[in-house]
Amino acid sequence: MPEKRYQQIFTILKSRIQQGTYRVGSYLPSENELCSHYSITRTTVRRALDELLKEGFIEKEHGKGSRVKERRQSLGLLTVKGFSEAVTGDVNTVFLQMPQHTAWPADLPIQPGKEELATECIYFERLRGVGEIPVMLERNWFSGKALKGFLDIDFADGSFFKTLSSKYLIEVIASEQELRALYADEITAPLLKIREGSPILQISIRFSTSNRNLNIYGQLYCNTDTYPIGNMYRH
Amino acid sequence: MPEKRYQQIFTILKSRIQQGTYRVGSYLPSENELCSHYSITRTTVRRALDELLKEGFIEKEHGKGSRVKERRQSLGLLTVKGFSEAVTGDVNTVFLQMPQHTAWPADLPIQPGKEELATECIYFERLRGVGEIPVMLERNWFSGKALKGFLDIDFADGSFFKTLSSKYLIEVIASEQELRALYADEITAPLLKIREGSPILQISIRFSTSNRNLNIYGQLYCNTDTYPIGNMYRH
DNA sequence: AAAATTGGCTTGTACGTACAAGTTGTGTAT
DNA sequence: ATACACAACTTGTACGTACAAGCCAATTTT
Repeated sequence: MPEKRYQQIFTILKSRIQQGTYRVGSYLPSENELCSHYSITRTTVRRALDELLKEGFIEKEHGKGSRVKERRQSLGLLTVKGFSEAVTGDVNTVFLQMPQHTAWPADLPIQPGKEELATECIYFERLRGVGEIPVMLERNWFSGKALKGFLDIDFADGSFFKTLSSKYLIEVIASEQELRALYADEITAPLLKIREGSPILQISIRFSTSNRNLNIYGQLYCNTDTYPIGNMYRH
Repeated sequence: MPEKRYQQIFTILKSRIQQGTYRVGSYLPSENELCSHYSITRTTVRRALDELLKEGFIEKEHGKGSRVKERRQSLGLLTVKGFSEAVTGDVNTVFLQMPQHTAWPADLPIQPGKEELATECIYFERLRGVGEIPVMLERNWFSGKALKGFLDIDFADGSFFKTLSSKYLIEVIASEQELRALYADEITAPLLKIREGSPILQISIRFSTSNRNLNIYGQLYCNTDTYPIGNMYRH
């Protein structure tokens, strides 16, 4: 079964956006131009653009055109009021451990599948803060199988997900979280500069991606005293 | 400016679903039947069905038809692994305070607008549990303006949101949350049957609805020891 | 009796056309 | 110089047609 025409067009346009051929903020060729360029009807072009719209790659402006959007940082819980967007002032990120091989942890609330556990695990750890206040300790695990050469490359814009998109053409398509309120333990408390025993918010996440072999597992420990975790959801 | 044709059809079908004329699990009339019934083309019918699909009222089955879906309980954070779905076993809900008039609280993290504060406030409070374990204390505030006669009616299926939909044709269209980890205080601790000073998860929510005059403000206090709060997000 | 075919339904994709509606720059009239 | 009208673009809506693809039950063939 051959791929559908609108799917093909969607894929072509999507990868051009991901690779930066169509830059963020610029307009795509008009629907009629796309029609003649790919020898298809406007119905089909619009179907493809609809998909791009749904996935958040473009926004349409009546009478003007389709503009390439800054893709939402796909952080699930933190989608809209994300870490950096929610906070005014100087946001900073420190690597406590650079990406490196490790063993899969046994105590993740959302457990990886058997296929994943059979592959090599890559881990990194960051501390994110606002000014002098550390607000979030972040631990990440994922299978190195889908990301050849990951240890040797730099993070695009310092962002893990932007790197996935621009270097590997992989997008996050879903996420799943579990939230718990805990006492800060003797390891996390000093890192977050709070007293041991303070209440902290633990977020366990699994991100599913467009690559079937790649899920990202995260554990976040948040000090919500000054900066609560914000979230928004549009139905 | 007259309403668009596909919007009209969408609204008609939607209200028939909400009012139960088309029952959950049954199939809508076929696209061709809708065409001739409303004297429109299939393009327009499909556009209307697309909207219903997007809003989660139906699911389409290739070769069979469009089936009316059990509408997702629009609880934002709790969308998929919602309170009742996430938990097997006997879920129970106890009203600590039935809906009644009250003054707007001053300390909500997400503040109501001035127009709302000028109207009468309705409040109710519930404790939700699994078996013997209380897991969530829930407080809700909203303006009585949009919901005439609310104090006199029963909750459909015991659900606040189902009541909104079936009795007032109002749907939740967006939600916004703030999450904090706190110590349980002397009021919430005994209700949740935990020690004062235990870490609990506080969720402050605002639900926006299809009625511009109605937002629902909630404060949830969750004991996450046994049952963490689950959430899922599809991009 | 079981298996395969057929026909009639459904939704999915794609073609083509026409005009409405929004945006913007250009040129004309004031 | 300013205001207005218009033309030329854009996307949005709606028409109509054709066939592909999936589902299902009745019929035919094996």
